[in-house]
Amino acid sequence: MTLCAKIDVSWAQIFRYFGSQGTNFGSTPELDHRKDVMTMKQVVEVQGDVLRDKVYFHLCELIRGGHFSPGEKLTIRSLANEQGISPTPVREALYRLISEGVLDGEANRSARIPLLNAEQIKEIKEIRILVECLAAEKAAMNGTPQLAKTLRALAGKLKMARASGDRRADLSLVYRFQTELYSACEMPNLIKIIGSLWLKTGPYLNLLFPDYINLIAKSRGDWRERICVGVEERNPAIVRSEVERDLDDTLSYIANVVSAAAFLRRAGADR
Amino acid sequence: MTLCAKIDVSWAQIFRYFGSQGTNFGSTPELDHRKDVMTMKQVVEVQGDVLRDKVYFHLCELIRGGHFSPGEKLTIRSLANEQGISPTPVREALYRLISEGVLDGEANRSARIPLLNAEQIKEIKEIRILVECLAAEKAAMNGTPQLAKTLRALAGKLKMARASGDRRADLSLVYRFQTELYSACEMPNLIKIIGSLWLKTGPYLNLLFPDYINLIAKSRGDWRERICVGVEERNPAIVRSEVERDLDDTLSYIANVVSAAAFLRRAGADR
DNA sequence: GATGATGATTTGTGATATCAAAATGACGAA
DNA sequence: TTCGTCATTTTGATATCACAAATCATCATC
Repeated sequence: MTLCAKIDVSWAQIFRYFGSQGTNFGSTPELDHRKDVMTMKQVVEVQGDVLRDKVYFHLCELIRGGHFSPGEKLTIRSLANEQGISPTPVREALYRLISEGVLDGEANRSARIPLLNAEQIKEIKEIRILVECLAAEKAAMNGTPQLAKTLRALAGKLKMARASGDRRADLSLVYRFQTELYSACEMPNLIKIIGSLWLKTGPYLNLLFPDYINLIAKSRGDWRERICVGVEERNPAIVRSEVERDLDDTLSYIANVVSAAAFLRRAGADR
Repeated sequence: MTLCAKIDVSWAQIFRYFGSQGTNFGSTPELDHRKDVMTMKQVVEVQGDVLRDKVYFHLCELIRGGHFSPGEKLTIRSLANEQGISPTPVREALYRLISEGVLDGEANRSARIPLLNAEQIKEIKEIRILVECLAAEKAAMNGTPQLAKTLRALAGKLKMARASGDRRADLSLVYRFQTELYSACEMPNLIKIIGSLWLKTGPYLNLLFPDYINLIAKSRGDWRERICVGVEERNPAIVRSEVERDLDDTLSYIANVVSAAAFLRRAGADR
C-alpha cells in the first residue's frame, strides 16, 4: 500500500495538455517510479514527532522525488486511507503545502500539483539563484575539509546512481548534495526558504532526464568536484558561480520545454 | 471580545528576561494597543473563503501590528473561544504560522511568539535585504505614475499618523506602503517570502517607537518621497538603495537593542 | 523560604460525525 | 455525437469527542 493518491492526470495527459502529443522532447518521463514509493512503515520513521509533520515530510520527499505529476490531484481521504490514519493530519499537511505554494488549492477543492508555465518557472529560477547563491557563498566561507569530504562522498554516490540509470537515487542525491552544502551556511531561515522553493520545481525535475543530464555531463564536466574544491579553499566565488550556472541551466531548460509544449498546444488548437 | 490570547508574558517581563529592568532603551512599549484589536465581525470580512484562512490572516495582522509580545503564548482554545468558533480552524492557522517559522511550537506545546536573539535578527535582516531589494528594483522597473501617486497618498497618511502618535496606524501604513511598492514587482513567490519574513520581525517593531522613529525623521529626511521619485523615473538604483538603507538601519537598531538587553541580563546574573 | 512530589486542570492531537459544496455519472434533448 | 440537466456520490471544512501529555496548584519536606 503506497501513499500515492488516486492519479487522474498522467504525464502523457500533461504533454497532451501542453500539446506535445506525438512530439518527443527528449524522453517522455515514465510512471515507473510510482511502483516503489515508501511504505507506511518508513513514513513513521521520518522526522517529526507529530503525525501531521510526518505526513508533510513524507509528501515532501515524494514531491521532490518526482513521484507526482503536474496537475495530479491529491485527496485527503485517499491519502488518509492509504496511510491508515484519520483525515485530520493529512488535511493539515496538505494545508501546509498549499499555504507554502507547493500545491494548488482553492477553497473546497482538492489539492493539486501546480501546472507551472514558463514565466512562473523563470520567476522561481530568479529567486532560487538569489537565495541559493547567498547560501552557497556563506557555506563556502564556513567551508571545512570535513564538509568537502562529505560532499565528495555524495557526489561519488550520485555518479554511480546516474551511471546505473537509477533516477530515484539520482534525484535524491542531487538534493542531498545541495542540502549538505547549504546547511553549512548556518542561516536556518534561508535554508527553509530554499527547501520550499525546491519543492515547487520538484515535479518538473523529471523533465531533465536523461537528455539534459547527458548534455550537462559532457559540457560542464565535474562541476560538483569544483564545488568541493571551492569549499576546501573557502572560495565563495567558485562555489557561487557553479551553483548559479547549475540553477540557470537547469531551470532554463525546464522553462524551455514547458514553453515549447505550450506553443505546440496552441498550434494544435488552431489546426 | 477580542482575539488576544491569554497573555502570560508582558513587555515588562520580556525586558526583565533580557535584563533591562530599570534600564530604559528609549521608551518601553506599552500594551495600550491591545485595547482596540479587531472584533470578530471584522475578522469575517478579512480575505479568505475558509475559516482557517480568516483566522490566519487575522493573526498575521495582529502580529504585524505588534499586538503580541515576544514570548507570548497563544493557545488554541482561548483563540477559538474568543472568536466563537471550534478549535479546528484555529489549530490549523497556528500550525501554518508555526511551519512558516513565525511562531515557535514544539510538539504538544502551545504556540509562542519567538524570542529572537541579535544573531537571528541579523540573519533575517540579511535575507530581507536580499529579497526586498530585488522586489524593489523590479517594482521600480515596472514603475508607473499611478503607483507613485498611490505611494504618495500612503506616505501622506503615514506622516499624519506619525505626527499624531498613532502607533497602530503608523505600523499599518508602513506595511501598506511597502506592500504596495513590492506588489509592482510581479513576482508572487517573492512577495510571499517577503510577507513571511516581515511577520518574523513584526513583534519587535514596537522597539522602534518613538526614539528610532524620531531619529530617522531627522537624519534621513523624506526617504519615502525619494522612493516615489524613483518609481516615477523607473530608477531601480534609487529605490533599491533607499529600501536597503531602511532595512539595514531598522533591523540593526532592533538587533542592538536586543543584544544590549541580553548583555545587561548576563551582567545582572553575575551580580 | 526554597524545593520536590502529587493530584487536578488545561491543552494539544488525532479520530469521528455532520453538513454543504463539488465532482461524477446517467439520461434525455438538440 | 454533443451538450445540458438532475440525482448520486465523493470530498473538504468544521464541530465535537476522546485521550494523553503538559501545565499548574497544592502541600509536604528539607
